[in-house]
Amino acid sequence: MAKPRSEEKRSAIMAAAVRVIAAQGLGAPTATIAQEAGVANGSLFTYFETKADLFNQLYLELKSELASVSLKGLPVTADLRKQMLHAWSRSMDWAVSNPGKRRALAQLGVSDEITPASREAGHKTMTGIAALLERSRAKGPMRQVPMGFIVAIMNAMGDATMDFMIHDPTHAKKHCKAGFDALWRMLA
Amino acid sequence: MAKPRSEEKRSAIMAAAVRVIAAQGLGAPTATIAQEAGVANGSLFTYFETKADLFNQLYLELKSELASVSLKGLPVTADLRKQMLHAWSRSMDWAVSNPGKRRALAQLGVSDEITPASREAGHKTMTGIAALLERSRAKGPMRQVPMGFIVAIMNAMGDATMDFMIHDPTHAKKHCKAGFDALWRMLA
DNA sequence: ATCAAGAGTGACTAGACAGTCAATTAAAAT
DNA sequence: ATTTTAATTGACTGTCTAGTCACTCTTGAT
Repeated sequence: MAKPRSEEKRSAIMAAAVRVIAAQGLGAPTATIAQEAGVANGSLFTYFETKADLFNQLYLELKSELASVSLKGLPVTADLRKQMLHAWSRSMDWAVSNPGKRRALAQLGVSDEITPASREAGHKTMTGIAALLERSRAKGPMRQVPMGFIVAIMNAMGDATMDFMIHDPTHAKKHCKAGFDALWRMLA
Repeated sequence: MAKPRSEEKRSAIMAAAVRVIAAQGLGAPTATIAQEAGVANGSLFTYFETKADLFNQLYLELKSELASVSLKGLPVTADLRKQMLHAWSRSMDWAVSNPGKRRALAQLGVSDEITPASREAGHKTMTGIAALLERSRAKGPMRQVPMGFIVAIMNAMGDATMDFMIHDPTHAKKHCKAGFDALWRMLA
């Protein structure tokens, strides 16, 4: 009964936000994001109530994209280590081929604009990987350590590995494997 | 030949900045920091040229405090693992007993206000620990991996461990040890 | 065709905030 | 004691930006 919102515009704003945040950080003006998306600055606020709202939605979208990409094509019949390696490599590939998204996600992850609810929701998108991780450590030396701690360490190692792969792309493959081997040595 | 600057005031501003940044993030107004330090807001700018200058100096001060604390009382005659464990534990203790400084340092570390020069200088304060790390990995499975990557991973694991210790202080000791054991398994 | 509802626009507003400056005060030098 | 130099102060300014609003334009329904 009225003009519907355009999914295209919404995602144009999201994509623009990724580019602008990657380049200028979270302090970037909403007007810049709107311009980059090719919409009037007022329009941004029909799709997102506030700047923080945009940030929270973007955080969730990137997080779940990363999570789903990691599990795509998982070799479910292979042994555990192969499955973990698959998920790990997929994450790293995503980071390397989407450096802007990776940068934006890293910034959003440490921002205090992101609500606890969003973090919680972001966590939920990772349950598939968490399950894999849980099985991996079940019989290893970290079997007594709280799962949250292990997730945090894996994320931290993933972050460090991504940074290094992006910073030194020539040996990206090597770094990816080195990061995974280190992780596996730690928990299995 | 004139009224000299007061070291007291300088450090009052630094300490105030730590508290305010921990509570409000890097977006906190300079006026709030000045007020918290008990000086006029104009005075902040006789001690620090710009807000970014304050941030950079604070980053360096915290980083070097952490580095020096880590090596204090290092048992230089003991075996390598004991030395690393000592440095690791010292870092973690510092983080737990100075949660504000830890929070502020974490925020500053990811800020784009921090110049490459400051990061470089911050790195230099860590050379003692880096040397320890270098010796630790020399004969282990990571002997081929670039040192920068190992430093990054250690920092990341340290960050994750600190977060977890602060978040769950009851079992802080246990988490500290679990973090170190994981690190050691990874590189030695 | 006409209408209702709401998307789209961009100039505008209200508030915030880093950094300045004229006046004042305090220390050091002679 | 006097002078000189710079610290100290807080009101002030210039700028920036999130969010609003009056108006126009589209769309779908009747």
